[in-house]
Amino acid sequence: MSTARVTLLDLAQIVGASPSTVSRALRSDPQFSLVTRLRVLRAAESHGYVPNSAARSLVVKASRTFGLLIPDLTDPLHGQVATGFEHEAAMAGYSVIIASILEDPARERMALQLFAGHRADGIAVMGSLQEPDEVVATLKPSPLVFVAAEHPRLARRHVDVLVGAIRADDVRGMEAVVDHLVQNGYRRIAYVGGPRRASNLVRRATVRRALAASGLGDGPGEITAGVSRWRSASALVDKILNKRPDALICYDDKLALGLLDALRSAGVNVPGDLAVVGFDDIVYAAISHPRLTTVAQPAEEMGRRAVQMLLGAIETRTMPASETLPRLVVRESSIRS
Amino acid sequence: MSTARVTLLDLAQIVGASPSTVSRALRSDPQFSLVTRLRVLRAAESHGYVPNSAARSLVVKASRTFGLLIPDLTDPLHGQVATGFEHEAAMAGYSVIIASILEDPARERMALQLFAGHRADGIAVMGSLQEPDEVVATLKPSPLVFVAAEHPRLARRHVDVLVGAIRADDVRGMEAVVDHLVQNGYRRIAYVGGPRRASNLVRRATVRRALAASGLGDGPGEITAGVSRWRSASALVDKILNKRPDALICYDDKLALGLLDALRSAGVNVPGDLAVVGFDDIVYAAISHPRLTTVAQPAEEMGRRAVQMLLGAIETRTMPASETLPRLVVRESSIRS
DNA sequence: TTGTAGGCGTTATCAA
DNA sequence: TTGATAACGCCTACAA
Repeated sequence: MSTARVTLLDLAQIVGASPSTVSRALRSDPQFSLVTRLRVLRAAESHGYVPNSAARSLVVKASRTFGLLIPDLTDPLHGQVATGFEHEAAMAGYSVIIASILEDPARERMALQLFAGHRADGIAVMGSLQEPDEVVATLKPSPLVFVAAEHPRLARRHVDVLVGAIRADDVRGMEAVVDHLVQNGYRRIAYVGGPRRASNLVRRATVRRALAASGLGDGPGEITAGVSRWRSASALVDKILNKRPDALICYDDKLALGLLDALRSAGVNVPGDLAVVGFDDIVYAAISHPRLTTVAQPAEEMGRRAVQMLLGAIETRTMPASETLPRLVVRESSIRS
Repeated sequence: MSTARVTLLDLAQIVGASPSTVSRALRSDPQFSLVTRLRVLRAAESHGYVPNSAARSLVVKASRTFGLLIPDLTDPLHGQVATGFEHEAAMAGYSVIIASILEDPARERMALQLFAGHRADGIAVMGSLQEPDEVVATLKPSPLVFVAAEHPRLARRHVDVLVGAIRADDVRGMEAVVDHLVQNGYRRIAYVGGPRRASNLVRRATVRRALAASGLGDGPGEITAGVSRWRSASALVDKILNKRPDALICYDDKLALGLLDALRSAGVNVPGDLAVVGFDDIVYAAISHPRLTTVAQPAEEMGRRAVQMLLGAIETRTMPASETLPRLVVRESSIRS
């Protein structure tokens, strides 16, 4: 900016060689002139030469960049996915452009547009607010993987050879939760719902179905929190207590932890008066008071897998399949003492 | 990739115009031919044309990209900074390349190298493991801001007109904590330290000084956790109890929350037997049991400020100054009932 | 109002 | 082992 960076041409003039020589020497092509190579490397070093990746990507037709679309970096689960993704990408020499979109479809569209503009070599999408087909359409020729994607559309078919999905299998996770609660004698089980994401729909439907299968379909039913943030939890407590449930299955841990706090304020004893179960197993679930029963998602692992799948797709022009398994973690919040 | 994307030239041939016409029409230059503009826009739309930002940045000498270096995306504080940063950047039409480095200096160096390669128009660095001068050197001509930077080097002088810092003023934060505890009758106050970052050194030194100033210098002294993660908290409890403190000032909230859990396991009552104070005011501090007294850092605000400072520096070629103020938040964990 | 031409920094092809 | 030269996709004078 202030002082423009040194270019390949500058460097060539400095060492008195042609640009192509310098370019090759820098990437230690085949066994090159061992003597000029050292001269070049030393000059590059001392002048702080760093190749312009825009120029490079223009000619090699690859940006060595991945895009990561994620709902909310403030959320520890998403942070873990991002961490896994970023680390695995860095190891392979890729940069990652990140975009967090919260609940805003306009921001999502903008972000995908930016990814396309940067010609990202691969893109991972988590918690999209659009239909998968739309996402695929705007990112067309790039490998794409949906992370923690419960969208029914994706479950059914592979849209394209270069479109993959890491599914969390929320269905089995939620079935395990209901099973656990029923086994432990809970009968009036309510689902406290989250945002308008596909995952919320799947989890809610699964709870409903599992409850019905256990002959508990006439319970307190569902309560809608709308969001999963702890902020609004206290407003929910009255609504919840009115229904007189003996167990709460929450959309996710953030919601559950917020409720734990709000219930304590309201003088409700967990798990004595009411069991509470979350979903995701974020780090705070293990150290809350009471510690939270939940379904673990291997979040960092999912981030890493996403990168591996993208790399695989770039390499082989075919997207590998993937499936991760949820795991029930039973802690204090759902065990009657 | 598979099918190469439509280029400006393609589009020009499609609509039967020259590339420059299309280019200008797309950016709705001045009042252009209203008729061809529409034709162009429609064609771009239907063919999914997205300008190649590598090519663009090559000619305009600006990447419309920021780099964000952050220690750990899993950490809610860092996640908040990243969120603020990313949102503000997106609003200004900038992409952000993110890198999380954990405790690995090699990763940090690589990340900075990548930023330089992408010719990021600005870079924000949080929790660097290197000396500020090194960082400045490798990022030379780009505006740079250190976030939550307590490094003494930075406090003293402005390294460069394009290098800025958002300081957290940990000193005043910690002084407020000590003051609060002393006012509330605590006498045996210990500091539980975190990782080898500058911020830990500053916080520890401040506590020590403030304690001495209150005539409490002969207290239980310091305990080193080494890291701030809750994982290792239980191993600390014995070490802590041996010193018989009546209050614990922790390096940060993660450490404090981990200790809360570990102390509960050990049968220690907080705040009855022992007060615990954190630092940062991450979201879980407000809903823990007991709720945690801590020092609030305006994390998202800091992320946003970083972007604003970078934009300012790009605009005016001078880095604006910034300072944010910590704020003590008193909750249950430090109030004897 | 529109078109032509040159160049941004790099890599790759083809000669020397 | 090295050096010209031609792209890559876009923007921007300058010309028409």
